[in-house]
Amino acid sequence: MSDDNFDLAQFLPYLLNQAAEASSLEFQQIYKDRYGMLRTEWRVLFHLGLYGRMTASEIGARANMHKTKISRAVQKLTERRFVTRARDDADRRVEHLALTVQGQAAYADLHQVARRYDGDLTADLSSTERAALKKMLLKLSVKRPAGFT
Amino acid sequence: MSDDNFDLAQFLPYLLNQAAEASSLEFQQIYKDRYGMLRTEWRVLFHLGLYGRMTASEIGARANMHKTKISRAVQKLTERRFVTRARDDADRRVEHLALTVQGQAAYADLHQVARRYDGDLTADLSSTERAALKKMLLKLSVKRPAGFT
DNA sequence: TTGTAATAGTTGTTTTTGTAACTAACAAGC
DNA sequence: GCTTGTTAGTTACAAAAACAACTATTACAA
Repeated sequence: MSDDNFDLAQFLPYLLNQAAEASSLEFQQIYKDRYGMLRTEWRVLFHLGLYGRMTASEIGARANMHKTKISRAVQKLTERRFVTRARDDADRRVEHLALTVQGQAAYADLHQVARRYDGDLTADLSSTERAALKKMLLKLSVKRPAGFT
Repeated sequence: MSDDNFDLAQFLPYLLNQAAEASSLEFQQIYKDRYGMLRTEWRVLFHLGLYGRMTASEIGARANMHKTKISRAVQKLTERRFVTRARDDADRRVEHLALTVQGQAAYADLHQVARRYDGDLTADLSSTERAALKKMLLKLSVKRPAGFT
């Protein structure tokens, strides 16, 4: 039935999904086991850990996450005392989010895990390959193939 | 708050997820618009289109999809007359799945789209880069970083 | 001002997924 | 034959995601 050289394992979106899923699996297990976190929650935690105080919208813009996802993630994180919310005085619609001490500890822990994990994943790549891979992925994260119909 | 060279945009699982999501978006829109398909359904369709008659388990093994996902996808696809099921005579637990004429038409259509789409996505890569990228992704799709705790 | 639109974030409802329990068929040992 | 275990696939229920509608606040223009 296969008539030409096309293969699912050559189709970039499929490949990317497979690789993303496989490579996230164990790390996901870790933050779930240790802190009962969901993917969205882990992401918010890391954004705050890496970039400091941010608003929900800013996180959403950076992470390409819908605001409802973030809203619920923040809710969980505040319940668990990982994150604090503070209303902006000038514009009372916006909330500034920041990690608590507990949140920072969790972040520091997972941060370390992530570093090691990433190292493991790319262990058999040369540093040139590694850089090239990440550069290409970064490009693909932004790019939308123009005017496709 | 960021203390070293680690960045989310350098963390492979995150990067892969972002790239996978971004690169799937438009294609997803197409199979959804044209055939009302979900990701799982599209995958099953492609497996049958590419590799011919298969059982649900075989698809699951190849695509790394849980059997319930496949079961539901197959149900939808048979309702829409894209797929037929045939019990195996020797082992009546097993069902052989195959595309109907309609299913083949849909597959042929989406197959073409996928080819063009993939080409567009990788348009600004040299063929060497493209091959390297896909090779690395394929590796990552299989690999589980050994014994991580 | 005041009316309209825009923005930040939340809540409610529907889809989709994940997980576990289930049925049916086969296999292998006794 | 019967038990016990395994495999193929389905179904039921719980968790998570997607989507739309909502509140509250600000912006801005007539």
